[in-house]
Amino acid sequence: MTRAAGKVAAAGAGTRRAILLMGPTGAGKSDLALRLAEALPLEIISVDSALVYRGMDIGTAKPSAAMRARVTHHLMDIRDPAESYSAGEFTRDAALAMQDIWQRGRQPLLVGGTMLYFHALSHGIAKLPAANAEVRAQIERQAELSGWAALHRDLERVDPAAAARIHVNDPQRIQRALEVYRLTGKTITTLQQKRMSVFTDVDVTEFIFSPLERGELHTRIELRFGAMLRAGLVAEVRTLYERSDLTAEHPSMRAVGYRQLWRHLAGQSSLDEAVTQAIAATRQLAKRQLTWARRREHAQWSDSMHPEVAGMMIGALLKGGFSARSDVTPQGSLC
RNA sequence: GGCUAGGUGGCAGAGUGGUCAUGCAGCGGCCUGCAAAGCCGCGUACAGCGGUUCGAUUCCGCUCCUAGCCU
Repeated sequence: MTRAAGKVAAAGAGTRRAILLMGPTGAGKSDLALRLAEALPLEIISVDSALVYRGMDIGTAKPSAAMRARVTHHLMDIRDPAESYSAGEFTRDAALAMQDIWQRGRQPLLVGGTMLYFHALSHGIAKLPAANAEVRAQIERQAELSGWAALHRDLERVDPAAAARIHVNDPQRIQRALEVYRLTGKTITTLQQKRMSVFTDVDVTEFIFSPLERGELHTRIELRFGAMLRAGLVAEVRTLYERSDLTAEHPSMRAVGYRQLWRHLAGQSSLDEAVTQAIAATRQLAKRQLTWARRREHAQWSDSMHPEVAGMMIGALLKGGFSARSDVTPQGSLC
């Protein structure tokens, strides 16, 4: 359980605080984060499953080197695209980064659009075995032979609760539940009972940053993808495509934009089709992110189309107990 | 002007005298180690007007529109 923002009255020097800045892709979270971090003693922790990958810069709208030189960013470029990353690893890495930031007398600003990661941070995540390639391959082989419905029935036998909650057509989750059971001998339902939020005893302030009108978000998404193409996105994907160790199945290559362009490079679609599909996939991603966002009870929504949001947020944070940076004059940051 | 073929939901595209096409897009939702992933749900649409019929998107007539051909 996390508590609402700004409830802790005085700003004790030892108070551990965290700011969460979430929102759909394309809202402009990174730029806003930079402004906040330049006004307050913050360091940015990226909460984004795609920004972890090195060499995926344009399509992920990764903050530029110049931006990263101005404010410390954590959890970006920590994986090769051939590797995978997970909510569990993220939760652990983010907890370590926050610890480190607090120890240095600063506060973390967690920014991103991977809502499951935010969810895992706030609600905790159970200690489960990591993904196991062998077991997954074994399960996949079985699925090819007898079908996922049969595996769902297997799951029903060992873990009826999980089978009831996982849809028969959801291979990803059937596989995970079975994998955990085969690896530990315990059901995923049992193992998921225990979880603890990393925000225990942390004063959390959450913002959701998004255009309040869907049409505006769609327009931004389309314009931004056009800009990515002009910035050389196709060449970026081609570099990855030409690596002999990457395939369309790698989690990194299933990211929006990369997946569609990969298909085009593989000769499966024209560039025009790929672009149309990538933009649609981005809109769909944004929609899912907003579905998560609506469930965040303690979040304050801010209209990303409003020119003064940054100033208003900084004002709210100062009132909520944050101190201004002592090494920087905040003029320009406040309105 | 004449002939022919057509006009189906935002788009593509089947089909039937009296349940449902489907795909894409869109919208809503689910979500605990692949999450920028995976999954679930949602659409009286049948150009218009008459007629036949117990009943018409489907049959008939007229009108309008589109495409091709002809004079």
